[in-house]
Amino acid sequence: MITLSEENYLKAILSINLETKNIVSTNEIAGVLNTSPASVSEMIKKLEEKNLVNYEKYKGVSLSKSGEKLALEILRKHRLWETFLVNKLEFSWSEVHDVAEQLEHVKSKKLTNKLDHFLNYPKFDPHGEPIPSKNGIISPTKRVLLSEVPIKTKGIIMGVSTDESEFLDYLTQLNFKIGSKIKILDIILFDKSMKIQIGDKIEQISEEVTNNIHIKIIE
Amino acid sequence: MITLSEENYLKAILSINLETKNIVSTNEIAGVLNTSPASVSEMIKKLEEKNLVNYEKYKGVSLSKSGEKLALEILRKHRLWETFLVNKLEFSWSEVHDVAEQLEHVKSKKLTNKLDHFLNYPKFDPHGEPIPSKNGIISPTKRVLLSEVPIKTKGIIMGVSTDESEFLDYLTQLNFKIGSKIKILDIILFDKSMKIQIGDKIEQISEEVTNNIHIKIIE
DNA sequence: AATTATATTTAGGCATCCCTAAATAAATGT
DNA sequence: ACATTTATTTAGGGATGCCTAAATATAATT
Repeated sequence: MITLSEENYLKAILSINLETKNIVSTNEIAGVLNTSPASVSEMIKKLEEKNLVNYEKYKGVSLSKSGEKLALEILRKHRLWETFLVNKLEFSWSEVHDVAEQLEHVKSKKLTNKLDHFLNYPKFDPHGEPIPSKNGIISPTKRVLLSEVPIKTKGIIMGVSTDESEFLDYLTQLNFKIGSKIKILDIILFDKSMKIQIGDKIEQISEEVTNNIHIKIIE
Repeated sequence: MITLSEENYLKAILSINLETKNIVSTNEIAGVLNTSPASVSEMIKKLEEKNLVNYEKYKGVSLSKSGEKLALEILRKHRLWETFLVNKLEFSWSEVHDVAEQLEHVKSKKLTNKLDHFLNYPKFDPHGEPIPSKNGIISPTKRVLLSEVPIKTKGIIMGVSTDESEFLDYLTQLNFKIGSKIKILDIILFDKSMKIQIGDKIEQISEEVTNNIHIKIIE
């Protein structure tokens, strides 16, 4: 049996190595999980005994095949639940994380797959992050930062790179949602702010904001 | 903060005193939770310190106001999730219990209330048990055992009194569901089995079965 | 290459929640 | 009422998962 804590460690390792390299340090894990490095060392040993990670003292950790499989299942559940909360229960983006963090630990393959079906097999969660499939395949998206595209670009908002709720609330206010179609009408050279068309509105947003929005270019 | 274990104890105490009297013994709790009486004594003391139960050594336990409130919230969540699983995800009766047992511990008032709304404020769960309201009111149903009603009675199936999956599966096979309308066509004096009309079918069921089905008489 | 700084691990402890065995209180039978 | 049975509590211990402080390995600096 795998414990809740162990699941959180696997998830943390996966999420670190999705954004950076394959080998993860004790310190990074401690940072993500808000625990002490000492606790991490301890837990890593337990995970190694269960063959969920590969580990060499002082050299860092990587997920084993079965560890990665488990971690992807948790990530899948997390993102499916987030999708459920936003699409079905009308939660807003900024509220779903903590709840999904709890729901992701519910153990029932049947539940996960029925939920997937109920949601109509979504490929992306409300933050635009890909949802791993039943077999653990995570479709990579080629996304760019909104701040990096040229004038006249059309694209679909795919996600954000921060979870700060002030930021997310601001986006909600602007009506910027995952899947929203936007067009860059103008880029102000002086401060790199952008005039953006969304629906039939035009919004002016700063570089601080465009720097945190990912889009998929469609034209 | 209340722990998962504490929640399970509160829930156990509530469920025992819903079916029997108000004061619950250590042994009964141990029975429900599959733990040793010694562990129960220990935990009860912790719950008393948190003012969640009233307790006198050797005299048994009862829920305090705040303990009852918490227990009702957990029961509410359990029954809402069961309803969700059956009505939305197409689980069958007999499968939902273990999953709901996990989901009931997810902490988010907002989630519970949005789920309630999403399900259209159900009053009864798929087993026919009443769902406590937001303010902890649990609508009592005057139900009778199917085995106790006279011939020609019409009623609605409201629930069952056992969770054995063989029994539940048999009911599914007979197409006996919560809310199903039935009519007693005949009662065989010899073995008290009943001829029952359900939909446009007629089924013959034994006293062992009628003894475990609750109905609400409508005629 | 040696020293200093940083990262990681080990050691020793604490809280939670479980256990068995022994002690004690309450209930029951005669 | 007293002895016996049953219920409950106390005592002592184990696993998990966390902590701080100390020890040790690795990385960085000069």
